[in-house]
Amino acid sequence: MHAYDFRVIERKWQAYWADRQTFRTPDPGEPGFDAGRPKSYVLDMFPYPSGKGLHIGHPLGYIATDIVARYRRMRGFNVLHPMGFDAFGLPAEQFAVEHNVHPRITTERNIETMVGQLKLLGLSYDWDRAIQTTDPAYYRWTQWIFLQLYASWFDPAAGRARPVDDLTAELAAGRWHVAAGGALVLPGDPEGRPWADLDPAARRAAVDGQRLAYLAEVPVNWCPALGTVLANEEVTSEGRSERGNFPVYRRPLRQWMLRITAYAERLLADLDDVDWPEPVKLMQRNWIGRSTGAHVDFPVDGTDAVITVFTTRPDTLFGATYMVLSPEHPLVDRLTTPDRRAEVDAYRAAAAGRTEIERQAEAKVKTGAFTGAHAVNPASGERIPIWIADYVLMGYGTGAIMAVPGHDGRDFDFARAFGLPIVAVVRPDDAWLAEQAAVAGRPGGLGDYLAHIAEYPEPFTGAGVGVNSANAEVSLDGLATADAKRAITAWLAASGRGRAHVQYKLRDWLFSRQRYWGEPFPILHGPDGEIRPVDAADLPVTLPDMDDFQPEGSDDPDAPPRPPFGRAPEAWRRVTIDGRAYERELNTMPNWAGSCWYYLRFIDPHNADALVDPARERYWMAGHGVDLYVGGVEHAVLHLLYARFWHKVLYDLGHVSTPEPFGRLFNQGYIQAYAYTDRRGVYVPADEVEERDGAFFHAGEPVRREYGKMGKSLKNMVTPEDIVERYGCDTLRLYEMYLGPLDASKPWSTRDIVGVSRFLNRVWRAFVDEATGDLRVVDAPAGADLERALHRTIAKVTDDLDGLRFNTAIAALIELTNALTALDALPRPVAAPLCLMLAPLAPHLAEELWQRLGHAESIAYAPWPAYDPALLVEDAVEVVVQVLGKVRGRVVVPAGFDAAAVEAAVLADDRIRAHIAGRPVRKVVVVPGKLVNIVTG
RNA sequence: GGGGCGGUGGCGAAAUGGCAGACGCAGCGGACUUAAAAUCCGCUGGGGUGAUCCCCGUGUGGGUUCGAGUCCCACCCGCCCUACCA
Repeated sequence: MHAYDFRVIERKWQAYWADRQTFRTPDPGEPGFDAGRPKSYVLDMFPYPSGKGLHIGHPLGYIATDIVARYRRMRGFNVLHPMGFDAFGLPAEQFAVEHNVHPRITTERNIETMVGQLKLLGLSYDWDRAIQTTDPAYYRWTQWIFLQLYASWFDPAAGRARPVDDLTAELAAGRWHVAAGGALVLPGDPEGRPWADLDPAARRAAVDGQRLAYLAEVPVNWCPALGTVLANEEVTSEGRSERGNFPVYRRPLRQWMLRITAYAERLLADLDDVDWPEPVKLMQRNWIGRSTGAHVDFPVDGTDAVITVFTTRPDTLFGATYMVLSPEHPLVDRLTTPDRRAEVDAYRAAAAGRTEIERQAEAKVKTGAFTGAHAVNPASGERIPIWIADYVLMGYGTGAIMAVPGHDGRDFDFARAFGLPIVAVVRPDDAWLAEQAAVAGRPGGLGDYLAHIAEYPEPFTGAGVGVNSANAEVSLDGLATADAKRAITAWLAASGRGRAHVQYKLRDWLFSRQRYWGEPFPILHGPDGEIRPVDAADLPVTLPDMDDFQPEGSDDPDAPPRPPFGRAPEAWRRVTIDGRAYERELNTMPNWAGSCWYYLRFIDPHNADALVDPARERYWMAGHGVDLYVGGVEHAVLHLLYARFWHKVLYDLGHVSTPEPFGRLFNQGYIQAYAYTDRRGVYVPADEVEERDGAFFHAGEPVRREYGKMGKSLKNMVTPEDIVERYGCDTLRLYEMYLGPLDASKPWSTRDIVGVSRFLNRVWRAFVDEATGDLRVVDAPAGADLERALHRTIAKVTDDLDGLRFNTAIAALIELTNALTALDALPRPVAAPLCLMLAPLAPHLAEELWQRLGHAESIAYAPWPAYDPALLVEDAVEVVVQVLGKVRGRVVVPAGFDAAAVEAAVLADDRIRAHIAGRPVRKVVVVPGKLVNIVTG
């Protein structure tokens, strides 16, 4: 027998590639490097080495990038296609705690399993470049980048990061003054004080306050059950931890922060320069959340305190009838009058004790408390009450608002709940007025609206025309909202009562975690609060050896954080330098840190002197950085935003050559699967379920079908090993790609695999006589039709692979192969291109057939077949003929016929004439080579 | 509440505004076989019809166009993101 034996073939070629190092990629300057070729960096989002192993859905993107990498090698590119592991993180730590094994051991074991599974798929990674974020040789550079962040500040004038030493020099030279809050201001600013007037502590605070990595006492998401704080992005909208779904509480803690907000504008603007899916760009834009408006200062009546608010609607300032502070606002204590003290304190305590989920549930009902204090509306001069309410968040803007109940839904609800005055300062359009009046059962008209705004069901929040908005110096009456905004902002600025402001939703990145299994900070704490970065030469700061690395979880929301490093050996914790005793930073970095820059390390993974060699970085990142980055949408915001931020800092400091890391991003869809539950609601093994007449049965009992993720718990998991064993890896690769478009989610169906399996068998039989094992290939030209079909296929497959449309590329190859089955022998001019086109998709089979065609070298670097455009044009074309848009016949005309000739030929056709049925022909639309539409009267 | 993506045969899916359903699965019929598997050939959206041909058909209702699965408007359904962001 000489049938297609995928087991033998796949084992043979995987061994061949490994032995010959077929996919080892030489770098610039190395032997074998060809500078004459263009480069292509094809990257997967590297995985977390989970203990559960891969199921059939995980490698979807890896197969796709492998096809692209192989295709581009054949197109003459130098291709960088690496793989590694994002191995720090909570699951490994939790598993380690449960099973009392060191996370390093479980991590190593998981990686080994995963590498084995990946190698089974015949992926053409350069495995010499494999990296693990947990390797001290790797996280040494993660720590090094942190030191760069610590030693840098964001120069607002230059719009980029610069070394902190430059800042000190500029302060000393008087270029900047320092305002009360530590902000840098220009020398003319009345708030600023010159460097010379500052004492050493103030100077240090001023500089530390500008660093891109800084310590701050901030309200954080404290998760007692996990024993750690979490980033906003790790907390669900229900106010629970994304991992484990435990309650999360807000409380102030001193933590490391990264100043990503300094880059908000550039992170937003540079999205225009990358080729990414529009939804991902949109998610990032929303996350950054830029809004323009103004800061407005409200003096507090009877004190010298000023409450500054941010508003996007300064044009409604005359309608601000009260103010609201967040319950956590620092001025609340000072403002509250003695008679309101008890109520305010009770409200604040209740707000602090509520979890996010509870606040969420009560969001529809407005609650609050009056402080007893009043502010003065700077435009109207009115005395307005100051309230606190938890609908105002401390984390956004200034933590205080001016409430304009006439033109804001939340303020409107609040004002109605507490009987606060509502006035109209924007005139709505007539349609809105009429509609709302009808709903309210009011007579309608502008006069009624202005007099009885509180009786209307909802406030007008759109753009209109100003009314009731004038004082002695400025009038917004009659101005359209956009003009009114400009006018009032100009007046605020001129009179010193406010200024234009751009506000971002993006917050600084909370960078501390109370965990063991993460990168230690390269930071030492001195006895007097001194912060001393570890000398770069002393990196890495390795993880301490510990037997008990368990985070201390608690049910008590008030329990203090106890990082595991607090129990590390003295010898690790205490460091003496020049006679001064330091204690190491006890927190670790979040597990996003390692994935922020791994794509750079792949370029130069073994470099002991730099995170990446500049010449290699310039070569592989040339153009727009990574040329194709494939991964799931779940990383749309966090990973991709953090990595862009780090990259921009490294760019500003001259360590990388491009402003953006990932020039092109593609999100692969998910492979989902059916799962089945029996009468008790228990999952039954999906592969034992039978379908009969549209219903589903397990062991004779009816079961209910669900659709969702693949996994052990749903008993619907299919592993790559299962499929490779039964059908071979080439079939698996082909099937995953044939399932549908790469970016779509689609259901797995093991039953359908036979289709592509049959296809590969047909390819085999086209090349090899199964009875004799002889090659069926002959050195004879292909017939004209077959030649034409071949060239059409090459054109189609080339175009489809360029566009990542693997499903239709495979369909085209199936069609071509189906045309070969009737042939007695396979002409070599068809056999070779078919083999080449198959090589990226089903590389093992292609290698085997290529070798049998007589080639001594691997097909991996053989040139991609070209097509002859002349052969894509038919001699004669069949033109569809429509009468009044309905297909009524077909006419074959020579390809060269012009519109008039086609029209004449069509109108001469008897059957078409019959359909025209003597009616006058009003118009004839001719689409050359395609279609004719006859419009009759 | 706001935003995004999608809805095409029994199933997965194709289709630069130009023959809807390529290709595959499943199904039906046939060839080969003692038989089965494998393989090969044919049919396969629905309805009517002797052939032939006709009518209907891309979630629903409108619109633009000689012509709409594709573009526009409104609505229904599903999935995803986001959510008191001032």
